[in-house]
Amino acid sequence: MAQKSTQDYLKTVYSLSKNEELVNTTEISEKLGVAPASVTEMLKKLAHEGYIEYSPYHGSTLTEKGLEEAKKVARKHRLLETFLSDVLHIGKDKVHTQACQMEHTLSDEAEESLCRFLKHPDTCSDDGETIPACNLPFSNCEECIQLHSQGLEEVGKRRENLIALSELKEGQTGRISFIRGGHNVLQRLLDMGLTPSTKITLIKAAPFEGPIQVLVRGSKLALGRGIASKVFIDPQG
Amino acid sequence: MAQKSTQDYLKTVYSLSKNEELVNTTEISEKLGVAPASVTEMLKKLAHEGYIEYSPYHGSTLTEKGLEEAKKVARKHRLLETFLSDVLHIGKDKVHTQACQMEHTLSDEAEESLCRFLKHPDTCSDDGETIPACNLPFSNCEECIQLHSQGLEEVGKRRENLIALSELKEGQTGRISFIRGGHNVLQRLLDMGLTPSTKITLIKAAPFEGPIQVLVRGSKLALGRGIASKVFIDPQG
DNA sequence: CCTCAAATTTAGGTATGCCTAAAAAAGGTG
DNA sequence: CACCTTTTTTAGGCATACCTAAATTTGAGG
Repeated sequence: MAQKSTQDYLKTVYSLSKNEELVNTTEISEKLGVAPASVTEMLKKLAHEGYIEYSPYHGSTLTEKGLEEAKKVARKHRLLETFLSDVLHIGKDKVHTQACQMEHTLSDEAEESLCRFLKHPDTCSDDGETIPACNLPFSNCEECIQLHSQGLEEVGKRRENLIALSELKEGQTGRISFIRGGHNVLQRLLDMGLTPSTKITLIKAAPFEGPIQVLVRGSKLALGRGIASKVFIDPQG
Repeated sequence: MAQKSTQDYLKTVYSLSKNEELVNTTEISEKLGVAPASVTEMLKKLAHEGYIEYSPYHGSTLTEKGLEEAKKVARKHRLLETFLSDVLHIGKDKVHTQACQMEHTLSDEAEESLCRFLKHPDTCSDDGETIPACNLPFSNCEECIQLHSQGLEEVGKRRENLIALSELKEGQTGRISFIRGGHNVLQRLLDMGLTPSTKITLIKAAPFEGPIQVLVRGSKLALGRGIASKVFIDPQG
């Protein structure tokens, strides 16, 4: 697992690269409250370690490895925020800061236990952001609950950068590999033929949180954003 | 709030000084897995900052300030262990390590919320150790529950090193200032005249977890260890 | 009370991650 | 296309917390 400062930089680049392509040094410097010169130094180090692609004077992007780490941290952060907010009822102004402190020390095992304890939430209850999917090899949350109630010992992990269907780019293709939610969600998707390992292509996403159009087994299908954010795609697939 | 490494050293000195008087450098070095030379360096720094009393070549003890910080960390550690063990059901071998990581990032506010969520436990469910009392100005846990259910905003803090009655030294005197537990415990103690602000002196503590004898308002009284560990004394009082 | 081994401290060095000030590259404007 | 401002990088330092190797102190035994 990467170090605290590495995680902070990756998280920052991740959040800043949501829209544009390259993230510039000053933005990172401001968001982290650190001098630009210090950011340059860290960027070189992170590039050397394979977390980012760094083009001097032009900006940086996350590599696959960096993206994976960033999503991991974001997941821990949002699970913690949900816990601190819904369970401990911490002052709203303190939730984010507290989660930022603890996200670096929450182990993967504790992360998954927390996820089960919170009943597999899909959005952070503090800021409403989507919680990235876990990297356990389950194709839905029911499997996770069942296996754990039977007292499972050790589960392997997938090294995949799953992307929510709602976050896919137009024209991008992948395979469904994880569905979040209980029976209802699974049933609705099954009715449309959307089951794990199905190949799917995003045709068009309507703006302003509108529905999205996908191509599945040769036929077009329209899906609401709500349900699309519960379907996770492996773009490599 | 002190830094992570400072807290680690204080916690170590605290746990090693339970029996003897002075803690020597090598013991600390072994417990922390750090070279003796590094320990010496830190001890000098901690002494300079007023956390410990450091006598070169002879050993160290905690000052009042150091003891307070150490108890604070121990409290957070044990509350976290209780949470990780009872609520998240983390692997038993990972509970301690995980708590060691998180104890430094748990804010005081989150600590208190966690204590209420766990229903004011008095011992750590991982190793059975006593959880130090909080430093909120309540004389018992009922007050804490009531005030919080009314949505209190900000409570002051006491800067006291409360000591469990069961940990008092023979002959030591102090004033009762906090009682842990619900109605039952409070009632039993009230029947014996043990209420907050009562002056109390420890006469003798029987070995092997036996009962302890105390002096209250001129008369002798015998108390079991169980209940004695729920009565917290302010030795300054 | 002298010697010697163990414990401890001093000295000198390393890696991180931050800083300021100065140099260099980018990029818009006349 | 030269200039000037903004952005970014380089250079030189600082604090923390660690290390190894070489003194130094302590304290027990002869």
